[in-house]
Amino acid sequence: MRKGFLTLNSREEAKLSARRSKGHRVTIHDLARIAGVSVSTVSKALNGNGRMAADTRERIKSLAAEIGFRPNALARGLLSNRSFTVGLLTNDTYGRFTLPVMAGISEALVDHGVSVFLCAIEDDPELGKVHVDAMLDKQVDGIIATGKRVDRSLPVDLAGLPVPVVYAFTEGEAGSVTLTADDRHGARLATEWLQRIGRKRLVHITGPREFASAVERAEAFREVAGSAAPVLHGVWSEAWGHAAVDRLWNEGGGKPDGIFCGNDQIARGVVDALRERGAKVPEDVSVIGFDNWEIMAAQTRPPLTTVDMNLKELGREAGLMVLALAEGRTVEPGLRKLPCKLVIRESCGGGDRRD
Amino acid sequence: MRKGFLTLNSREEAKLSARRSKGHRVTIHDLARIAGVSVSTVSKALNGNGRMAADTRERIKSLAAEIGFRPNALARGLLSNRSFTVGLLTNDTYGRFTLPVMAGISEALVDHGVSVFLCAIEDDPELGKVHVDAMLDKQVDGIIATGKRVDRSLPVDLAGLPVPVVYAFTEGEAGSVTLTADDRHGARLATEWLQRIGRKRLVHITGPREFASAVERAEAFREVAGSAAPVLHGVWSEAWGHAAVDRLWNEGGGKPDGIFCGNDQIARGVVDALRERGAKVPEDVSVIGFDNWEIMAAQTRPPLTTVDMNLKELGREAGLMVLALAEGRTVEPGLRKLPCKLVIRESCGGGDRRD
DNA sequence: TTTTCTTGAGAAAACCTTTTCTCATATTGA
DNA sequence: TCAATATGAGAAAAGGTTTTCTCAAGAAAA
Repeated sequence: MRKGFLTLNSREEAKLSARRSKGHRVTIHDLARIAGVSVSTVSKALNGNGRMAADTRERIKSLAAEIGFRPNALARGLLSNRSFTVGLLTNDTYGRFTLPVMAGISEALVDHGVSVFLCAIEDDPELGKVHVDAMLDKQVDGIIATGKRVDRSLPVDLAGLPVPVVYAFTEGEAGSVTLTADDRHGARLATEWLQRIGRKRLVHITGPREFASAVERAEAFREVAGSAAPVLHGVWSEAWGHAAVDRLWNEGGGKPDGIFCGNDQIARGVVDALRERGAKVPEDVSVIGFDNWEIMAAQTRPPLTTVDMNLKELGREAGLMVLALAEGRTVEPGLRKLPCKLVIRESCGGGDRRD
Repeated sequence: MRKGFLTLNSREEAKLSARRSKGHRVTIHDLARIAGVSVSTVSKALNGNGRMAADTRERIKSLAAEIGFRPNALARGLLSNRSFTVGLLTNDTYGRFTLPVMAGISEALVDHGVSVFLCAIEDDPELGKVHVDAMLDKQVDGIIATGKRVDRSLPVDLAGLPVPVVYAFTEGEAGSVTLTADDRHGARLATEWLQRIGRKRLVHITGPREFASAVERAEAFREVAGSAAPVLHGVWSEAWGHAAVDRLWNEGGGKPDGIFCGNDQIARGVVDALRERGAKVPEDVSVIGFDNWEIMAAQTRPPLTTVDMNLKELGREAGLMVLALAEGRTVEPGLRKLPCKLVIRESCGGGDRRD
């Protein structure tokens, strides 16, 4: 007689809405009562465990859907030792680097039912500790550390934590799992492209020598362009790009016909300076940027051809890695460098040569 | 005999590290065993509840600190119906607007032991629902919705959720708690400043009419500058700023001596165009931007005087508001507009007139 | 008809913490 | 010395879910 009915009778409905309006969520007990079975049966029905009559299972499932039952993750986590949350620690709140990384992480993990705690710690070790403790209290399954510089670590010690840690775009301790963009690869891509479209006299204008990224890109540039190719170190700004062009054009000697810049801001300064001097981009000089910072690269006249570090992909990978570690799967430790890609716009010409 | 000892004996230490190495965290039961009291006593000691001998309390407290006991937030939340988490929903993953908002939220809430779930939903209603469900499963105490446009709502319905919702810098449903920057106030600040430093012929160059922000700022501009003052609507780009100046200078009539721009990118285009035409900034023309987007405003030559929307503060307020609602305190519903502030740099001159 | 096996479903424990209630002991007053 | 009170600490329940174990009933075999 009980079997087969699907809609709730009015008494049950009344009870349910009474509970709901008191701020209570629907629990597995409510569902069990309504279905006329025990909570264990409900649990097994919904999770596909245990032996049971197929129609019982189906009946419970559709009833659960009908009243919108969703298991309390806190209770579940308490039992399973898995909270289905991970923490994301960053000291780059305003930065354009970590944003795509974060987006990638969030995107990769939501498919696995994992939510991400965002912890903006600036450069404050105290704040870092507070956040880490708060996350550990909440039983995060793992932590991802990310920052604004590949060669600096966060102001907080994550070694020896009771949960796995993955470092993305920031320096991790020895033996840790770390992910960054392959700066050398990006620089090679850019330099080879300049050569491929016929540029001979290449120059690299980039940021300070103190940045590992700047150094690595410069080394890779010289490996491709030749060890005598000039590299100008400065700061990461538009103004420096401008000034560097002034310097190149004021000193004697042959002018470059291809300029690889350490970031899009420098490239923008370079393009502006070239225009002011009457050098046409890309007809006379090809310019390549780095970062593919849309709002900068796309608004420059002409729009910048630039190197994209695939940061979203990097985030996605990092997310999947903590997840793997959290589930007890092993992940090979060490530094993994993800390849970059070249985004062709108009500041180089040669777009038709792409293949 | 038991009383007064502080350091663990070796047997207890061994047991503890055995548990820890098996991936188990220290529980209140461990602590109780070590302290030689019951779990209830420990709980009461640490939470300052119940009656108990002062030295018992102290002994337990220092023991807890020594072994690093921290209560499991999942268990706590299960009991108290408070998870000390809130969800942050955003469709502006890359945007410069929501970043400071997020930072403000995180900063305000960490002090209250509350962690923030970051949910990047782009403009995907499906993804939005997945995230919201995941958060509700995790028993978030509240949700903050934020986006890239004040006059658009997120692609997900947050009405009727069993937790409080606060909207920050995005449109909420009727009767909701919503926080935005006061565009009119910002525009007034800028326009009045131009007048104050002696500019008479003011122009406003801004974004599309479809943006409520653009319209409100334009209205406020005209209230201050006079209803005949020209307003040029275009897009939010540097190129448009450039083009707008071309238009103004090519058509006959008096040239403006003060230009209020709808955002920093437009301002940058305006400044560049003026320089190209030989008009000096700020000597001949004063230019004001909007947004105080550091990387744009500070790198423009000369650095931009601009309106700051106090987005971090807005985030902080939003955070405190969900918290209040989560704790059952009432918050007056409706749209609250937070004041802006003027950031004086060099594109206006008159910096010394500040008071 | 009796025995064995299969199937379906429930009872109870476990996860960790907090809180209320209860109880034993020590202290005070008569 | 006895009763009444104050004090300190433990037992147990609760919160929501999952999992293991147990058990009853029906079906098949003898």
